[in-house]
Amino acid sequence: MTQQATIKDVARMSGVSIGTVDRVIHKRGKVSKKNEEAVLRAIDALNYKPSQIARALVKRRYAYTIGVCLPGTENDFWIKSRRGVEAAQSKLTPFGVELIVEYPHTYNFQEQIESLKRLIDKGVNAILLYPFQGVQDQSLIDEIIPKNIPYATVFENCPSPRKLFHYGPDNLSMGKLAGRLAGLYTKNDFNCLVIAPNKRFFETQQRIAGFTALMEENYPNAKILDICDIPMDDEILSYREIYDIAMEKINEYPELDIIYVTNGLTQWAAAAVKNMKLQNKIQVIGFEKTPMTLDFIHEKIICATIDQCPEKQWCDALSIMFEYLMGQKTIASSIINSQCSIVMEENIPFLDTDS
Amino acid sequence: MTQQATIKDVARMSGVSIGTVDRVIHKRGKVSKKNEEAVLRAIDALNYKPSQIARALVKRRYAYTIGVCLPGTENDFWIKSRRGVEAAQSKLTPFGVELIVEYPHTYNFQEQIESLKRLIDKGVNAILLYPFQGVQDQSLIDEIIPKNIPYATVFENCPSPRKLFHYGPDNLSMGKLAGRLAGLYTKNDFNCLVIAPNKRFFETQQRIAGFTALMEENYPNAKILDICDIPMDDEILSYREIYDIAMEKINEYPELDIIYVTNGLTQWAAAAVKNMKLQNKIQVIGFEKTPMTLDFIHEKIICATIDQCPEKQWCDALSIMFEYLMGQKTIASSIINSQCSIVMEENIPFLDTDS
DNA sequence: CTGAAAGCGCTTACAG
DNA sequence: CTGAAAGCGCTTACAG
Repeated sequence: MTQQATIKDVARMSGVSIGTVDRVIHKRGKVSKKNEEAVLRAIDALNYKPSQIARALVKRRYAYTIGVCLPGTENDFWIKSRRGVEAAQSKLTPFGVELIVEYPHTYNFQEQIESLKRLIDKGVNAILLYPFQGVQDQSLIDEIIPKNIPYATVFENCPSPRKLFHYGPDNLSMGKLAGRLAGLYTKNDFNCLVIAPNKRFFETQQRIAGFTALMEENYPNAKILDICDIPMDDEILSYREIYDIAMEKINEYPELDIIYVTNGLTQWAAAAVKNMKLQNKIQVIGFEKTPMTLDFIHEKIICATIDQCPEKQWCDALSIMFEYLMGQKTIASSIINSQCSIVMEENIPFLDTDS
Repeated sequence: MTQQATIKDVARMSGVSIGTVDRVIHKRGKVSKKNEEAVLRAIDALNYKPSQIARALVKRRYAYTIGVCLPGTENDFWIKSRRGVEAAQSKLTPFGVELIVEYPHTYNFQEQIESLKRLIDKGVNAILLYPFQGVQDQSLIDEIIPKNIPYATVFENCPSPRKLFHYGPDNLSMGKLAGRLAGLYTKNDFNCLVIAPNKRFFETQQRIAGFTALMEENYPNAKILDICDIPMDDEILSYREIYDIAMEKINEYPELDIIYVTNGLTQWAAAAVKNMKLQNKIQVIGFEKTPMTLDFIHEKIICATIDQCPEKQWCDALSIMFEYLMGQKTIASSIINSQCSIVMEENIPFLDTDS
């Protein structure tokens, strides 16, 4: 456990200058076979690891710019996501990274394309985006982003072969987990209503598929009464629609035990249950950890949710991209699954404080 | 989002040298009122934040040594803990931190005192320890560690007013969470056996108290059939004893539904259930995420555990101590609660990969 | 193919 | 009370 060897030690041991050592480390060529071998031997013997600290300090002279494109929508999920971007900002600023952020209107693909163009015009070195769906020609993204700019998708994947990686949750597993929690909290084989905003999205479909798969295997007598799509063209309207459809279906199905909402608008279905004073009869299960959601959990209307930790998600994705740019990281897999946590009443004290 | 101001910018703006700026930042005095104010104004105007990177690089010349004292016991929990220390090692080495680790024999307080003395003799700048219990005179720790060496306890607290902070789980809440999980997985009001290794420890008592509190509030008809203490003087023997006592009590209480084990040896009670072929009748709930535990979860003998994430715990505690030494962190609270995660079958894909 | 120098932002003796 | 210099470990032009 003694002090770490430095590039100077390596240079001294192999009898060359530190410039030459650096050339070997970064495989920049122009080094004689003999010297290269000597350097490699010394690195091995001294167990030399370049200091990331020093490297980062130097890099300030040649700073990177990363472009980020995510919705400017005013709801909890996107507010948290933007906080995550800000967290990454302050984490990476000391490393000389600059972030340029674009906020196109949610789900408007054309606006997103314009945003991407602006980022590229500003000369970003890499791009992170939440790709808007609902339009066929997402290959446009591949066309628009120049080949020398690495980019990654966050939270929602899209079919674009050129992307460096996708960072997001494993929606199928999340659906299964939701199914298990539904089974645990409804002591009997349950009658379930699924509210699926943006049902046409692959992501949403996975969350339904996982849920039903678990249900069929473990609760063969449980039933899905209905699966309701909610178009998400307008954020505010969609809150209202979830609330309304929950009301309507509660009346339609008196045997209803539990409502599964496949996204962060879970709280609006809970609001319907509360206003109909059915909190002892109908439970709600879904996603995210918003202040309203936590209230409903304490009131035992929402039994549990799965938090996708949007802050951590964006912050981590940016860190991965940064490390890639720094040449510290090779992206092993093109899909990186983000972590999720279960939120239940007794679990709340253990959860991240979103700091 | 432009480049961060540097100490040079501050110096230029306030018309002094960077040496003077540094004196103001670190409140080292010897600065004229006039200059001090000018510097403070400039810092504010430029929103100057010292670069931790640069600071870290300099610090290598005046490296810190942190002493760590934790059991060398060969079980999953302590193996993971030591991995956490190693992780902190590689994380902090680039910052010039050296770790000196001592592994006294578990629960032998005298050995721990000797270990601490050795660390102090080696001139460590700070100490992290898992304090062994079972002896009255833990105030010895306060006596032995010189006043100028900050120290912190990890995982288990001890009554020593001088310590800088304690980092560990909230055992009462963990007990409650275990109680809730027990209720969820046993569809009826359950009959429970508690196996409490080291019952005399405050930590263990809290885990029992939380469990019973939740039970009484939510499952008034549930019953605790027995609470069995297991002395932990010898690790290997204690595995055996948990296994044996589980066997014995299973025979004694045919109405038994679920066994709650208050520590990471949960898997040994599960082994008893399995060998008695009662996996469809008796469930087990407890702590930690070991390979064996995961197997038992997949076999549905253990329904869920609460992972205390020992690796993260030690790594984080060391990071906090380091930041304190670096003068970057003021310790706000003397007790810092570590995070825990629920481990259930459907949740496993989302958990940290212990990397 | 190779080395010496400059500089990233900061802290610490040292000289005045 | 104040400033100039050295140096932490590394990378990048630049000169040979």
